[in-house]
Amino acid sequence: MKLATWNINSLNVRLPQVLDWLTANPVDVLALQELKLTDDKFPAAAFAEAGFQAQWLGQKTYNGVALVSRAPVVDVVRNIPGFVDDQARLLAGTVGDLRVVGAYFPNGQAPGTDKFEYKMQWLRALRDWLREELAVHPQLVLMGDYNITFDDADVWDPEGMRGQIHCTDEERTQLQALIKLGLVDAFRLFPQPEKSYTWWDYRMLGYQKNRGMRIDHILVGEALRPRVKSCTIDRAPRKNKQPSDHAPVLAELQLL
DNA sequence: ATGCCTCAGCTCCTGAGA
Repeated sequence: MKLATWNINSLNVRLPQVLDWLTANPVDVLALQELKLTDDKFPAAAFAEAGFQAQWLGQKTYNGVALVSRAPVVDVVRNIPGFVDDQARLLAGTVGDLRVVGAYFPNGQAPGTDKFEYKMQWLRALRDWLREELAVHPQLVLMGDYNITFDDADVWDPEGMRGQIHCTDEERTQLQALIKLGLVDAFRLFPQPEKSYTWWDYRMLGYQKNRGMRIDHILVGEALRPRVKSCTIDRAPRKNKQPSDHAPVLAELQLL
């Protein structure tokens, strides 16, 4: 059972790359973020032709998430229940014996801004809902673009980024609050290359200089920890002509 | 330096991303 998450920064632009990537990487479930299209523009037929069905939550210009899956996704939840939100950021569904949550966490811009406050409120609402969700579905996977680094190892310039967005204590405390619910960072279950990142700034030759951050994560419920066989970042799509600024993250789970 | 890229949109500039 293979899972993946990828912020594709416009599905309109990146659909051919996503389809090519799925051919090269036959995953069972792919969570997508930043579709940047409305529901009526979602290319369901193209995915169907490739053998995938999908659930999606679109939005004009910004945000937008999808779960692309070989098997049907059922009991679908759109956005965080109980949290009034006009932004399309979360999609949950059951695939086989897994509860899969795909999410595009708010960026937050900078501490002290309204967007940062929204990020904190969203994170608290996510934690409260996940606590209940985990109680019902211990076999839960939360994957997506978190827009938060765990620690210095996730940042190319930890000193320069200290206290900056994606690296603040407030954000990291909220990320640890998710861990405390009984989730584990699948990537760190395994030895990994140093300076492993999932996002690089388009500007200043960020990718070429490997000036990046690890902000896309796959967290699994403790009940799933023994089943995680691998977790990797795939930098291959960066070789494409018009790459997303994010790389996909993959995890392989042992079938029961 | 608030830009350096990239994308969407009331599109030849602006807002947002991270």
